[in-house]
Parts: sequence; structure tokens; C-alpha cells
Amino acid sequence: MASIPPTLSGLSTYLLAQTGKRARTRLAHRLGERGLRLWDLAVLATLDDVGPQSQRDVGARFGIHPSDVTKVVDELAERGLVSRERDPADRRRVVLALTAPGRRLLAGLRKDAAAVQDQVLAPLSAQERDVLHGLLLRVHDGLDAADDDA
Amino acid sequence: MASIPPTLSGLSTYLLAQTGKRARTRLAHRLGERGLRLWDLAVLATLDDVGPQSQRDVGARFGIHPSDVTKVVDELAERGLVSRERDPADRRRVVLALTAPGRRLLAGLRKDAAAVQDQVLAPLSAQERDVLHGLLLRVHDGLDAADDDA
DNA sequence: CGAATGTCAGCTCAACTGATATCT
DNA sequence: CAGATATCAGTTGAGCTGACATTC
Repeated sequence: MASIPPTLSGLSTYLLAQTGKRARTRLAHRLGERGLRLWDLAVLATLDDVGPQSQRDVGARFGIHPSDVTKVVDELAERGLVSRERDPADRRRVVLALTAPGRRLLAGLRKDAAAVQDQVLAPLSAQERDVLHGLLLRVHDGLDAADDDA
Repeated sequence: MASIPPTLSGLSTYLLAQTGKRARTRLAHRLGERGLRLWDLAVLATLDDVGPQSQRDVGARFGIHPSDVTKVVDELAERGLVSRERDPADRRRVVLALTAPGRRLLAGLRKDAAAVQDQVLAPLSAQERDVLHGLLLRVHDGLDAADDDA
């Protein structure tokens, strides 16, 4: 297969975008076998990690538009993976929480994600993976800070 | 801004996908100011780096579908940035080549890409950027090899 | 004939926009 | 009243599929 030209392979941001896109595609394909999408994993993981949250707060963590959160949660609720309840203290808010089946499913999804990651990072040693992770984390946080300015 | 939950921030592939996506968005926005898209840069850079190519070969380097290559090249040709000529040796092929205005524009696009990269990688030192680049390159090549199997 | 190249029309999906109802 | 939350309808664009004409 013809490889990419030097102008692009020399751009870290190109490699970042490309590998990220392919990693996403792989995970999406894996989740698709369960009838789920990427956001489903993100929402379920968030609820498990930080507890019940309003829809707005969940969406804000990933920059998903509120209207899209509604659609995602519609499906998750229909499958009984999350519960939807009005916040008595602020009746505008809909508080989401993981259900028992949701928590059970999430365990499997975490394994899927780990398996895909293992494939993607196959060329790297354990140490190198740690280094990569640390660098990516700093870049990610830097982008968050930059976007908060704007 | 509420930060991302540990399940996701602990996944290198999530960080990869997220930072890659945001880097792409930034560059796309920058190119948009010139009325161009990401693929335009990719095509122009390829022609400059490796010389005249058939549409199919250009598309194959990035995994763009032939039908989409047609659309991209339609625009580039209309602006006079690339030339389109039938290959006399194989009249099925359309050979693309950079024009002088195309080459001139590309110089500016390279600066745009470098500027965006500098923003995205702002948190990293020059040495760290090199390390990141090397790791990404290996991951990228690994994905190429894996996809060739399939 | 089968296979490769390029073109075209149309589909799907994620992401976004704008309007609206409800509640603080 | 202004502002926040959630919902809904509709738009856009990238990426894909399938059909087709042309050429090897």
C-alpha cells in the first residue's frame, strides 16, 4: 500500500487525527456488535464514575449538544440501562443514573475498549504506552484550557 | 468545566480520538477561511511530495473513496490548483499534477498546519514533541499493517 | 470476456441550528 | 422578566453504496 507523503507523516497533528479516527472506528465497530455507539459508552462510564448526573452535566463533559444527549439517553433508557428522574430540587433537570443491567453491561464494554486499545497500541511496549498516555493527557488538558478561553 | 471521568481519561485510545478530533476541527476551521477542506490539503501535499499521480493512487493513500476523490478534484481543478490529464499510456487513468498557483497556495497551507500544530502541542517541549511523534508514527504504521491483513 | 478507473446519484449517520415548553 | 434545562424538527456535510461508461 502506498504510504503517506512526508508533508503529512511529518505532521504530528495529522498522525494524531488519523490514528485517533481509526481507533474510534474500531471501537465503534466493536460496540456496534452490541447495538451501541461511542456516546453510549461515554455516558454509561460517566454515570458509573461520578454518580447520578443531570443530562446537561453529562453532555457538557464531552461537548455533546443537549439535543443529541436527549437522543442517546432515549435509547439507553428504553433498554433499561439508565434511569431518568426529575430532580425534585430543580424540576428542570432530568437526573440520570445507572441501573443494575447498565452496570453489568458496562463491565463488558470496558473489556471491549481495553481489547481495542491493545490492538491499536500493539507496536508499543508497556513503558512506551505509559509515556504516550502521559503526553496525550497533557495535550488533552491543554486543549480544554484553550477552549475555555474562547 | 467538568473534566472527563477516569474510565475515559485512563483510555489512551479515548485521548487519541479526542485530541485528534479537536486537532482536525481546528485545522479544518483554519482551512475553511480559505474555502478549503482537509482533503484539499492532503491532495495538494501528496502531489507536491511524490509528483503527478492518478486519482486512484491519490485516494488510496488516505482511504478516500474514489467517488469522493472526484468531488474534491472537481473543486481543485476548477480553481486551477491542479491539472487533470488523461494518461496516454492508460486512458482510464486521470493524472493529477500541481499547477503553479497550487504550489504557491500550498506553501501557505503548510504554514497554517504548522501553526495549528503549535497550538495543539503547546503543553509539550520540543523534545517531548519528538517523542510523541515517534510513538504516533509507529502506532500509525502498525494500524496500516493490520488493515492490510484484513 | 473480466477487471480497473473514473463519474454520478443517492443513502446514512453524526453534528449542528433553531424553535418551543417548562421551570427557577 | 431573564436564564437554564430538556425536547423536537430540520439542516448540513462526510463517508459510503450501487450503478454506469470507458478502457485495458
